[in-house]
Formats: sequence, C-alpha cells, structure tokens
Amino acid sequence: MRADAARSRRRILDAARDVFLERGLEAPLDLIVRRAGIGPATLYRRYPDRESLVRDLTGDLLGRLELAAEEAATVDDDAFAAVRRFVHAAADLRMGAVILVLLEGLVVDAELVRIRTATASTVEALIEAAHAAGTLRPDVGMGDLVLLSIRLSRPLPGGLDRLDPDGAVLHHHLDLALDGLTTRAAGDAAPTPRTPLSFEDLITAADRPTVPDR
Amino acid sequence: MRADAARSRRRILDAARDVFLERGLEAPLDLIVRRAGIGPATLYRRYPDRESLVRDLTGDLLGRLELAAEEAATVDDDAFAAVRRFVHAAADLRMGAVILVLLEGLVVDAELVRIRTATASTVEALIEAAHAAGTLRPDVGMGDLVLLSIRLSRPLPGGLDRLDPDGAVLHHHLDLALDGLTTRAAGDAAPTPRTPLSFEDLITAADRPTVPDR
DNA sequence: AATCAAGCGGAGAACTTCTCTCCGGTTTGA
DNA sequence: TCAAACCGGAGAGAAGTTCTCCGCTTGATT
Repeated sequence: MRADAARSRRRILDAARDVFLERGLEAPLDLIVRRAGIGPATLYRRYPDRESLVRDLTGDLLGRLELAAEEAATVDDDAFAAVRRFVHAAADLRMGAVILVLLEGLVVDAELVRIRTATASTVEALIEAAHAAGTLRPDVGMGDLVLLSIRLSRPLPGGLDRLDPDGAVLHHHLDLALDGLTTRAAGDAAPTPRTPLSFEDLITAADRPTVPDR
Repeated sequence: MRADAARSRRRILDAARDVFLERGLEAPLDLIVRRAGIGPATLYRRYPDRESLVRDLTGDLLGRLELAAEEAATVDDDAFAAVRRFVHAAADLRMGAVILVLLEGLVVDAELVRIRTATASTVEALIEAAHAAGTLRPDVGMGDLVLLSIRLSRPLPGGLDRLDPDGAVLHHHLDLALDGLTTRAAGDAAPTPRTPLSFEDLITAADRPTVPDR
C-alpha cells in the first residue's frame, strides 16, 4: 500500500470512529469524509459499502484493545490494578466504538470473532484474578465492566466534552467508579446482591439488529 | 387546554425526550412525530419551531427534577443517602436529556434560568450536607455528580438497552459508582486529588453552541 | 530524475429524507 | 346538541446524502 493511501486510511478510520461514536452507526458517510478532510471518492474507493468500513474499523480497534489487555496483564502485579489499567486503556481507545460496532450484529467475519474471543478471554483472566485476590466485588463481571466503560467513555452531548479536552476528568471519573467496584467500597451492607453480567450477556443482547421505528 | 390536546402534548414530550437522547438535539422532528404516534400537523401546530419544543421539554423535565431534589432532601436523614436517592431519581428522569438540552445554549428564557438555579441550589445543599457529614469525597462536586449521572443514564447504542428493560442494571451500576464517591472507598491512597467540578463549570463549558463541522 | 500506475479531490446527478401546510373529518366541553 | 378546537393524512418543496466521473497530483521504481 502506498504511503498516501495508508495515510488516508488512518484519517478515515479515526474520523469514522468519532463520527460513529457521536451519531451512531447510521451516520452519514459524508460526515466522515468531511471530518477526515478527504474527498468523497477516496472513501468510496477504499470502502465500497458501509459494512466494509465498519469491518475494517472494528478490526483495527479490536486489535489495539487486545494489545492493551495483554499489556495490562503483564505490567501489573496487583490484580485489581491490572483491571484498572485495562479499563483506562479501553476508555482511551473509546472502546464504546468497538463494542458498539461489534455488537451491532454486522460482524460475522471469522477473523473478527477470533480476535474478539481472544480479547475477551484475556480480559476475563484479569477479572478472575481480581476476584480471586478478593479485591473486586464478586457481583461485578466482565459485562458490568464493559458496560461501565462504554458509558463513561462515550462522547458527551452539547459540547460538554470541551470541559475535558485531555480526558483528565474522564479518567478521574473512571477511577471513582472503579473504586466503587472494590470489595472495600462494598463494605458490610450489600443491598442488592445481583448476579454479575458476563460478556456473553452483552453479545446476546446486542445480537439482533434494532427493530426499525414503528 | 382540552383533554386531547394535553394528551398529545404529553406524548410529544415523552417522544421528544427519547429521540433527543438517542439522536441529539438536531434529530429530525419527523422521528418524534412517528414515535409519538401522532400526525405531523399536531406537532407543528403546538410548536411552530424546534426551539419552542425544546423549551417546553426543558421546563417539563426541570420541574420534575426540582421535585425530585426536594423530595430527596426531606425524605432522607443520612446526607449521603439523600444524594444517592437524588441521583437515582435523576437517572429515572433521564436527566441527560435535561442537561443536554438546557446546556446547549438555546435556553435564555428567564423562567427556565430561574428553575435551573433553584434546582441547582437544592442539589448543592444535598452535596454540602454530605461533604459536611464526611461521607462524600471532598474532591467530588456537583459537576462531577451531574456528569456521572448523565453518562450513566444515557441510552446505549446498538440495542444494548435491551439488556436492561426495567433499568435494574442501570441502578445497580449507579450504586456501584456512588460507592466509589464515598470517603470510605477513597481510603488512604488519594492518587489524584483533583478539584471538584461545579455546576457552573458545566454551564460555562456548554454555553457556546458547538462549532459546525470544519 | 523520469516514468507511470496508483491515488486524490471536486463537481454534480440521482435519490432519499425532512420540513411544513392545507383541508376534510373527529373529538371535546358547555 | 352545537360550535370551537383539535386531529391526521397527503404531498409540495427544500435539504441532505450517496456515489461516480474525470482531470490532476503523489509516490514507488528503475
């Protein structure tokens, strides 16, 4: 691939991630084109249809997420710290986009399923270690963690993101929420002992495409 | 106002809240019409332009939020419990919509500013009480609370909300995050002693309308 | 440094979606 | 019962979106 083509691809993927995050998966491709600062033809040449773009984006982000998960597992000794590190990394990647995308039901590609499964099991290991160490609440599963991470890292409406250009507030809030997941925070009173949410729960829930309006 | 007109208004406001939440403030009014199950003329007759609809919706939701804040203040003895109760109520109202709307900069209406200020000071009192009681982390302000509440209560993309039709998971996650805001969760190690975010910070950040793309 | 295949962006045609109004019929309250 | 208020469907006009053609530029290779 030529250098300029690679540059375009990166610009497109970055723009696509942001636009899909802000406007959902049905966002006009035109917006992506404009944000990437390229011509429409450049987008349509590389990605003949929306799905191919989504697929490439998903692969790109999932790959980086997998790296982050492995790094978190090796770098930290403390199990909860590893979970913490991973969640922060996922937020930096705007994991919401990945999950959003890969859960929308378009993804049937074998390669994507492979990397998704691999990432999931790496993360699952992090979580089980934290459970075993007794630092992560037993009623918090990977599904809960992913959901929290999605919710906290999505872009805010109404220009509110201007409040936090470098993500410092986001990471602070992640830390606060993560503190809430410790057994220490749970303390003695466990008001609602829910069952933890698994990753499979998420996949199942998002499996079927949303019904169209009316 | 006639009974059928009032019924239409309620249907419109409920639909508008959901649509604005999902698609942002520039969502096609057509979607609101369809979701409300009314004819287009009914919407346009009552609300000649988008802004009047936004204004009415904001007033409606802010009023209910104010009620919730006052109720939380009177019902609970424990200061932190009052904060907790309020945050849950705000989530049920999908406070994200209110904030989204009222922060978008369209709102200059004196009446709305009045009720916004009133609500803010009621909530501020809740928070100060919890600070005084020593149960709420000192580095958590009303802005942090509002931001967390917005982030956690917004609808999820990709049909993920199907996971949680009655909001049980949402409220569980709210409780987890709230646990993270206690001084107990903070414990000894305070890694990043940030300054708390105020409500004014939010207003200021969202004050100016977002710059158009490019 | 010369060559030329590969890549790029702008203009715009065809199509879809959105906004908003007219009008005949229905519902409500007195 | 009656009049005023309200409702929904159809559809014209405007706006936005998709996608392609084509002449120019960039980059890898020799």
